[in-house]
Order: sequence, then structure tokens, then C-alpha cells
Amino acid sequence: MPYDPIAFPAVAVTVDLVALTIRDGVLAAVAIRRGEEPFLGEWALPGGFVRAGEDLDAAAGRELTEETGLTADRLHLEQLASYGAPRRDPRMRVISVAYLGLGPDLPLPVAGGDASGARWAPVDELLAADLAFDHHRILADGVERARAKLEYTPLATVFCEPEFTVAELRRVYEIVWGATLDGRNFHRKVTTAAGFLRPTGTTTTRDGGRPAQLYRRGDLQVLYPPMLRG
Amino acid sequence: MPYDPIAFPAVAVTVDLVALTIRDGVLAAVAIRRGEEPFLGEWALPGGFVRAGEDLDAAAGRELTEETGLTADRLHLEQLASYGAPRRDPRMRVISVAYLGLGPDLPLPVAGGDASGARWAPVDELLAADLAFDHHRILADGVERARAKLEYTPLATVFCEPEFTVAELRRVYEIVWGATLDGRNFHRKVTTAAGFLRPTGTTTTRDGGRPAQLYRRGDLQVLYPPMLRG
DNA sequence: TGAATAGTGTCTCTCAGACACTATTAG
DNA sequence: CTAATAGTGTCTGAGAGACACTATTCA
Repeated sequence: MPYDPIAFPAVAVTVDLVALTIRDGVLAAVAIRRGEEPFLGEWALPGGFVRAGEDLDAAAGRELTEETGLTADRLHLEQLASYGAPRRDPRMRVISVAYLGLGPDLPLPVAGGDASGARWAPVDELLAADLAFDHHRILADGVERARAKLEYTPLATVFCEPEFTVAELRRVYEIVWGATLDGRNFHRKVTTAAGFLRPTGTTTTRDGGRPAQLYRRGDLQVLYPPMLRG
Repeated sequence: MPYDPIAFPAVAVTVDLVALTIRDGVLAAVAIRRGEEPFLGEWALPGGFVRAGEDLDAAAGRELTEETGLTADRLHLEQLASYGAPRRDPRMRVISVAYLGLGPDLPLPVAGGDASGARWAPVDELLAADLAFDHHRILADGVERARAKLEYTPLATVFCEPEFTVAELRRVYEIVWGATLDGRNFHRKVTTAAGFLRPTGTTTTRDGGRPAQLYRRGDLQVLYPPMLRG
């Protein structure tokens, strides 16, 4: 009997966030140290209740801005999946809608509210340890989604500065995928894919060696044929 | 302040189902005629509350079995996405976790419970009309997911009988994608992809003409390189 | 000058798409 | 026989991967 507005079970809905960036040469995610039970003192993903009258996307965007200060134009935010195992929160039934956020490196989020600490933590480190609730699984799913999306979208560019070189973009792929790519074939691939990159006409020597063209992200939405992981 | 078990807004969580099959040569979805307000008399996707102590996947599987009688071994069921716009249900806040189910053709589901009618309806027909709530969007997302997954998984086989010919499999692709494929290139692609198909050693003439090899689905999980839509 | 990084050219192999051709059944 | 469908062989062009080679800077 769907949609009976009286006899529904008591459920809370939250959004949890897999917020990724590249920091110090590794893929990193925002992790919060829990300031209360359950899982007191353990690391968890940031998240919170969906407010009354608030859309799911809006709730995720709000959480992300609260945690990182990222503004919407510099990042990518998409729904990842929902997690609702009956005992995933020991206190009550909680369904969590997880979101994946990707953005450039930023100052460390400051601790506040219920969380006794927040930091950008290397993803490998988080995945090697335990996380509160089912957040290990959520993080793993988010990282895999990010890896997959680099293959067929220009999303890697959101990890870069607004103007970036081909080598800087390549380093993003290499870090996220944990593989080395041939710089020459990579260069050919991204520069001949129409609409992927828009040349600025200027160059930089910030990476050393011969000056490199600077590019901005182009209008391309889907990269076909895709980039392939080593 | 996440996970405060007292002060959470009143929310109901449902699962909605995009249940697809191939029937009479077209892609069809289960549609329910609503037996009560709101949207009384309109077509909707099947769905219902997640019960206390019930996992999301289990709730989706239960709904699917109730509606179609499909048993788990003959079908594919995966989470699609969650929909939680504040006014998507006019009575109260409802978050819906949508699932995509794919399976072979079955007898028409029988009407029962709150629904005054249920049928397999051609997807094109449903998408050309209006559906209750935001179910048009959910159905469109589900169909697009199914189309995309045929490219890189052997999922098309779940629409077939346990033993099927290459041509029958090709017809699945053609119906779901709405495109014609070259039978000769298709044959080469699926028979040379290691693990996609497992030959039974028997043949059939049920499609007319020269007898065709019968196959079962193989162990392959991901098809690489993928099949391409016309 | 040499070290470092950017970028081009070329070869080979895989594979998709087009399509000629052969194979095996029913009627 | 013909019609229908199954299945093979062959050519072409796009593109990935390997990698030699050239270009342009800094120290």
C-alpha cells in the first residue's frame, strides 16, 4: 500500500559526501572525526540531515560548502547511490543518499559543530583503515565512480586550476588511476578530441622545461572514444 | 548535526521500480493505474514503502516479485537513483529510491491491493504520456541506464530465454536501442568475446532458415571493448 | 653546454563497419 | 528449385600503444 501518509515507519534521511580533491600528489577525501557516539573518535564521511523542504541535491551542495567552502562553479557534484541497510546506524533507521563531489585543492576545512576534527585524508589511507558506519563502502564506491568517469568525461579538469597544461591534466589521471600514462599519446588524445580543451594562446614554464600551452576546459560533455586506464 | 535521533524531519522512504521486459517486440515497463488520490486514475510505476528492518534491495526485490512474479535467478535488479524533490508527493515528504529491474517476458501482472490495474506498457507509449509524480523522469532515467548497460555488459541476455540464438540476442539490442545492427558483425562480436556466450552444442530452427546454434549466458561480467549503439 | 619538459611523426595491431559470399534448413 | 536465416571471409579506416625524434626553456 504505497504512499499511505499515516502508517509509514520512522526513518531519517541524510546525505553523506565523498568529497575528493588532489592534494600533495594524492587523491584525498574529506574525513570528519566523530565527536559523539556511536563511533566516537573514529573517522567518517561528512554528512547531515536533509532539511524539511530541501532538495537532495541542495542538501549535498550545502554540506559540501559547509565542509570545504567550495563554490558551485568550481566543482562537480553528482548523486552516487543510496545506502539503507537496516542496522547501518545503530540508533535508528537511517537512509543515506551519498553524493560524489570533485573539486580543486582547498584550504583544510576547519573543525566545527559536532565534528571534533576534519581533514583532507589520502583515500588509500582511509580505505586501509576503518571508517564509521558503512562509510568505507560508500567511499570505495565514490572513488570507483570517479575513476570510471575520468574515462569518458572531461571531469579530470575540475581537479585543475582554471588554466592548466596538458601535463598537469595528465598528472590528475595518473594520480586518480594510480597508473602512469604515456605523455606523448596522452597529449595527442586530449588535444585532438574536439571540444575537450580550449587553448588560451598563452604558455607557462611553471612545470619547468619547454614552455607548455595553457588550456581551459572546453564544451565537451562526453569523451568518445574514451580515455583508457593503463 | 548529523544523526540526531530525535530532531529529524518526518520523511517517508519508498522504492519505485522501473521493471523492463521485451514484449511483442517492444521494450515494455510495468505500469500501475493509481486507485487513489493523488493522481487517481493515472499511470504510475509500481512501488511502496520500505518496511521496518528491510534492506533497500530487499524491498525492491519484494515489490518486483509482487508485481511480476519474477524469481531472482531470472532477472537483474540494481539501484537506479534516489528522487527527493520536496513536493514530489503532495501529501508529505517522500524520498524514493528507484530500482531498475530487467527480466524475460512474463504473464501480465494481475491487479490487486491499491492499484486498480497493472500492465506491461510499451515504454515509448508511457514516455509520450504523463505519469504520476515524477515517474516520467524516473522511467526515462531507467531506460537510459538499461540502454547504456547493454553496451558494456552481457545484460541483454536476461531478456532472453535461458537458451537463445545469436539472432534472438541481436533483436534484444535492436529493440532496446531502437536501431538496426548488422547481423554478421554482431555475430562476430558476440561469439569472439571470450566468456560472453557458452555454446550448448544444440541447434534450433525456431527462427526459420538455417539452424542456429543455441547459447547460454557465459561468465563474462564486463564486455570490453563494448558493443556500440548504431 | 646539458637536463628537463613539450610536442610531433611513424609504425603496428586491434577492431568496427561494410559487405561479398557460402551453408543449411523449410516448403 | 526459391526464400529465409546462419555464419565466414575480406577489405578499409579509426585509433591505441610503443617509441624515435625534434623543440624550447633554465641553469
